[in-house]
Amino acid sequence: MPLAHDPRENHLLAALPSEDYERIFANLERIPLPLGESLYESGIQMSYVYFPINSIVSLLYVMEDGSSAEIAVVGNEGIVGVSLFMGGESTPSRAVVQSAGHAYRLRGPLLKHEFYRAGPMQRLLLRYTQALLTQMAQTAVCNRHHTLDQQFCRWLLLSFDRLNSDELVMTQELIAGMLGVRREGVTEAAGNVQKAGLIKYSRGHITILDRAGLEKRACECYAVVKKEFDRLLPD
Amino acid sequence: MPLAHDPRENHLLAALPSEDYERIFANLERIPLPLGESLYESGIQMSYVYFPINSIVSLLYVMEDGSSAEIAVVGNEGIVGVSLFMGGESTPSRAVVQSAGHAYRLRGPLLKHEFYRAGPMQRLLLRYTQALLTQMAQTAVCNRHHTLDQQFCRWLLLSFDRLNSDELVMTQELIAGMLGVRREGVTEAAGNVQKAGLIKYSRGHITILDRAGLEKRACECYAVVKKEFDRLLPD
DNA sequence: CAGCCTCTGTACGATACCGCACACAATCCA
DNA sequence: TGGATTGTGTGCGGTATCGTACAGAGGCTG
Repeated sequence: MPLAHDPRENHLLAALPSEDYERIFANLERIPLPLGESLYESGIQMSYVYFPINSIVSLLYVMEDGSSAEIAVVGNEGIVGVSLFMGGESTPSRAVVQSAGHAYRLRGPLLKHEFYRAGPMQRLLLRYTQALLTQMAQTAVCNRHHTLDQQFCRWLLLSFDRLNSDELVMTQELIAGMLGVRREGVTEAAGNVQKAGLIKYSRGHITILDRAGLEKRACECYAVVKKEFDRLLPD
Repeated sequence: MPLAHDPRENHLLAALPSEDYERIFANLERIPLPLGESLYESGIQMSYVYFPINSIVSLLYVMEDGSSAEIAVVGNEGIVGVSLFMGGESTPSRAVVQSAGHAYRLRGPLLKHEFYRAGPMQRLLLRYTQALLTQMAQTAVCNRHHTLDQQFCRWLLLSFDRLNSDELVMTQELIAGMLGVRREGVTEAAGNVQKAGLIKYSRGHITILDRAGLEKRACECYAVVKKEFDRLLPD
């Protein structure tokens, strides 16, 4: 019975030299990530890191009053749980599955051991963390200066980049939680973008119709982040 | 002629075991950081990292249309130029001196060499980078959800924490650039906070009068960041 | 097929911030 | 001392988003 997925569908794992990959291979555990599942909670020590394959995970901060905002998004280009190897073991944010799928997970101590070999894995993880820094920084700037329409397009593009599909399953309510705005605001933005013929939206199913058009409608933030990921990460 | 400052006024350098500190001591170069000086530019390879002593450096992103926003702020608790050891060698942001003073700088290759010893320096720098991640994440959230009044208080507190003084030299124009808002908006926020008796503002000189009051008026973001810095970093 | 629940669309006043214009006040300097 | 420069305060219409309320539409289930 062949696996439906291979760990090397995650770009970080794929970039490891086979010697390093084989050392951890046996400890990679394939698990499903159902929509809405939380991979870690604010301030709680993490036990695993996750390498998404065909799923998307949102890092988001939930405020005292319940409102929330996405800080960054992780797909098969990255890893969830950087604070394990960065040394803090926890962060003040949550990691929530935004698009269901699968991931490979690895026990924290094993990853740290691998990290402290100071080999290719360490270099990869650090470069990825820098890309994550850029994404967070750009999120901050975008939240400050750009319209909801632009941010919606940026968000769509970031999500579709991390999926191998042209359809995304996601209600406007959930998107609103990610963007930190009202659900009605998303209705309006989505309506605008749909009228422009760039996407098709239907009860939680978003299909991308015109990628170039979306990129044009999004703010510069998307391009900046994408360029930086391409520069810093293999492939 | 004694030095006016000691490198160990920077908390990261102070936290190094003397064996490690002495290895780099001779290569630390004390330099003045005049107001407005840029320590690195977007996309340009960095040659140095900087350990501020009594100065404050803002990491900020400048957009295509010229508007800007602060991403994070670095004082004597940290280091400017994390992308040097993270592997990217550059970032899409700028580092600008927000409050004049001094710093010690170290050539990039020397820092990287030290980093790859995988000793205390590496651990410190990684933990600091995680703290920086938290600050950026919180900036993003804050930009999304909080009022200018709250953000202004948060910003003041972050700045005063990085100074050993109760007076900050900074025009409303400059603050507006950091917060990514209009100068008039800062006038109003500053006026409100001054009316409340928390600060005294006079032509570019801000004096803090009631720190507890400021903390109360600021959003939760300040406390979250401060707590995380205290948790992750020595002292 | 009827009924229910989820998801989406629309409307409307409130509000925070913007962009612009301009007056005034403090400081510097010829 | 008088004029220029820099920094601050204020007013006003415009706009994006909010909070709330509610109506319709698609899809599931009994």
